[in-house]
Amino acid sequence: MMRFLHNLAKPFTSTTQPQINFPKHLKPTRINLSLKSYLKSNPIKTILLFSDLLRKKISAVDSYSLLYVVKACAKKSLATEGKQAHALVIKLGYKPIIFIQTSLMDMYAATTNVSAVHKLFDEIPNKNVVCWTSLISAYVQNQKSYRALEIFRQMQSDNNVEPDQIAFTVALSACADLGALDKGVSIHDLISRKPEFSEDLSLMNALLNMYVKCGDIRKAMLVFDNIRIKDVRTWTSMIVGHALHGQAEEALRLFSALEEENNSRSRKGRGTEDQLLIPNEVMFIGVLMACSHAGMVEEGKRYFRSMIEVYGIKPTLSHFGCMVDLLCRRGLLKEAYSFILAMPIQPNAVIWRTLLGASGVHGNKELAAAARSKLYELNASLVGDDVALSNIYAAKGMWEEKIMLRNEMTQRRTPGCSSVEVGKLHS
DNA sequence: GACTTCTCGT
Repeated sequence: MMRFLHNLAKPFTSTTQPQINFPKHLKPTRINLSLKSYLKSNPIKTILLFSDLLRKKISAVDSYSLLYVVKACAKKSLATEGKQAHALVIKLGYKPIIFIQTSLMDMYAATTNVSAVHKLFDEIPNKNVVCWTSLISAYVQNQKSYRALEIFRQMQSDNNVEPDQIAFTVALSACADLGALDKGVSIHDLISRKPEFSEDLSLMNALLNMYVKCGDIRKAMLVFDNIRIKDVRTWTSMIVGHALHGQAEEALRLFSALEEENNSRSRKGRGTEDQLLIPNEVMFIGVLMACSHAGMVEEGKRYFRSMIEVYGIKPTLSHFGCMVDLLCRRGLLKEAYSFILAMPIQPNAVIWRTLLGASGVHGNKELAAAARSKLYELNASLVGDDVALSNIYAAKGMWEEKIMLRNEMTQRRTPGCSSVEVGKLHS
């Protein structure tokens, strides 16, 4: 990636400037409109165009161009370029512009630099709900959901900032991440007091997902039924919810219902893209997961094929992983192995570990050794892999079914009970 | 300006 800044003036430090919005009279220039449009289609181009601009015509660089370039860095998680853009923001005196500040926070969150996010936040003189939400979201994005919820509470109690829909959405995803059902329920209570909030689909999807991840499938179904206009994410969350709770038939029934609805809409000639809920790659992960948990190998293969042939979705590593999991759970280790070898993309460590784990459960020494050597090749071998293999040898040799049985019981998450809370507590 | 769906070993 091209570096667009070489020698920067020392940043001046001023934290007391009042925040301002973009000057209304300053309309985005044509070049800024290009920067903005590339942001959507090809953020790298935004950065390249910006660096060009900086080289050829520095005077054309204004707060808008910087805003877009910061956003581009966030989208592409480019830490170095992002920092350079930040330095330029300071140099050009755009620090008080609150839109730029929140975009910078966003960029640091995307580049996993949470302390930089927090530092920026601290420097903002009059923090509104958007700044708070950016901060909370940064913690959630970087797997610090506990801290995120603390800050969410702090925002309300110490600073009297009322959460809006988006703040609640982010807080709910923190609850989902932690499996914190009680917290999620109390947020649900707060949301219920604002009837207009139930019209916000993102918020309702986050609520649904929270109940799914916290193991309350009944509440999740209630939320699902109460969402009048659903989107693909709504359906995906519910399908995944059923799958996670061992209700494979429910999950697949839901998927069929969605397909049926799409078909009938197409027949009625209302088949335009925006009126159909076309299953996407994430939804198929839910579908394959359901098959896997129910041991429905043939169905899983059928869905996998239909994903490719009917929906034109190119399977990703995740989908291949689901298929490997599906085969491994049923003990079809050899088939899983040849499936992996036939994959058009390079299998990752997780896939080999799935096979390794299953080889342990089913006592297949050869495939365990093969998987393990692949893991070595991938340079991703963990201590746990040695343990897994030695367990296999021990189990094969002198120990008895007891051990095998115990392995089987503890190595599998049992569908049908809340796998979430168990998983979270012991991770 | 900030937001929601993504399985898999120990």
